[in-house]
Amino acid sequence: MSAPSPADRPVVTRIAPSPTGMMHIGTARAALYNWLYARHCGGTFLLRIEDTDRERSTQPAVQVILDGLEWLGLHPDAPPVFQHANAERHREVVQHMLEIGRAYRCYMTVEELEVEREKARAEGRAIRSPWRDREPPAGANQPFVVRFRGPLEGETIVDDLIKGPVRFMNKELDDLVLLRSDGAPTYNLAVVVDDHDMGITHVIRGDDHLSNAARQSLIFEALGWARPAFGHMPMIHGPDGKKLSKRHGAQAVSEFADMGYLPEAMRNYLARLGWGHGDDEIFSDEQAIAWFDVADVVSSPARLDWDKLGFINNHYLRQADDGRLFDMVRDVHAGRGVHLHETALPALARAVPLVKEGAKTLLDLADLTVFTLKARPLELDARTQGLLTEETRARLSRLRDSLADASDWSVPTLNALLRAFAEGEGVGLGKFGPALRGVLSGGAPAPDLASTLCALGDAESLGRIDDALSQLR
RNA sequence: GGUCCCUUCGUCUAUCGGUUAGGACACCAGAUUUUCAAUCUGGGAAGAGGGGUUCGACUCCCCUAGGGACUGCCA
Repeated sequence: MSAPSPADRPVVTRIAPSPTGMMHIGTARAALYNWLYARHCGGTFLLRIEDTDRERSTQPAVQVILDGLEWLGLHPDAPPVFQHANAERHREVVQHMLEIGRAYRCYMTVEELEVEREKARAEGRAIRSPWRDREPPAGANQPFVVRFRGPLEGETIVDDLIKGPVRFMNKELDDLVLLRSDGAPTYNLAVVVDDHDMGITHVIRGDDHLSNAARQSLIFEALGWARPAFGHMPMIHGPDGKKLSKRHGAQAVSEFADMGYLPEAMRNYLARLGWGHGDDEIFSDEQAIAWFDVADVVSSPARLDWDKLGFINNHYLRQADDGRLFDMVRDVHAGRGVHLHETALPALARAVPLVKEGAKTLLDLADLTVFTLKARPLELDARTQGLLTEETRARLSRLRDSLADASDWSVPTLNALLRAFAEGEGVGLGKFGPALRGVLSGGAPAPDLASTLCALGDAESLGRIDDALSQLR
């Protein structure tokens, strides 16, 4: 390895997702780690869309990735590179490899390949094409693929930043296809050429690519190009330790967004999942950037823990700007088909900061604020109806009068008023609190009484009490 | 089948040859209490198994077991 080391150049990282129609949470974590590392080193973070498989790559599928990164707040430092656009360059490189003898045309038919594959597997060796050492068929223009002429001896060591040195026997690595029979470049070739052309210094990706790193290393060497540094991070598993899939609740970035998780919470959680800085659990982007190093990434797979994600999300929900939260919760309600009365919106806005401590997601936040959006007269649930005895109704009526006289409609004042009222009645809050709660919320979840009253506002609160008292008369 | 990766409380992790193996989430108990939460206090909980190396191993080596990835004219 005489080529100059990429380690001497400014850091350039990238993520290279293929547009499949969804952005896997593992891709999101790879993006985060690449982003963190680039930022940490003062380097550049790039995005390359691996769309060499023309059948699967569609514009909407590309958009999903762009949207996912946008939502996560991980912005590439340059417009995305579309791999397919480099196809001509890829073919040129293959042509060059053909000329220097590091590639050859293989005329095996799919059937022959099938047979050879079976044989190789049975013998426990890598697949080889007979065309590796054979002259092309005379004057024929049969279809062919171009294969890499890999070394039969020696070993390839991938000095992985995360896994440490990993050695592969070259004879175990097969002669992979570089160019398909239709002339289209394949993934392993395109990756090498593009990573080289883009000046990528650090390839940080899922460890499902670890063995590809060996194959790609061979191509880098054949071309006389310096290899980037590799860091293969373990994959994210479901809570049961199996590969994360739909049945675990979610696997796409968009699903986490729909479930009401905040992007900053996802960043914190994903960073902590498989990487750590001492005992720090909650940290800002700035801290993560300052502390992050690929070499510190844990080498064993991690399981997604919904409870911890919820805990982290709750933390960021508490910190989030209430105006921003209001907008997002309003959208959740709208998405659920809840009618948003103009007049109820201020109540919703007031309720958000009062209940967000108890919410793990925006969906929870919506559940906890739906009481503000109910239209008068509220339909009372059975439990509340049962609580409204003669005695309690009389008491609520007296409470209503004293509420109407409240000096101001704030949580502290209302709290004091409620306590004073209870004392004046010679009973505990438990004697009428649940009933009042039911009357105000209609049985929906609501925060403590003073907060509920405050959120609803004086007119709405008194109105709901009046409704209930007259309704049951 | 072959090659490669992984293995500390239920979960995420700290430890980088010498610690009562620490923290967080979750869990349990108690406090609080106007629902659900939140909050406060306390508690239980771990080095997969077996061999080595060493004065001394969770830390280093080997074997076994279990989990995972790759083995495509997919990426």
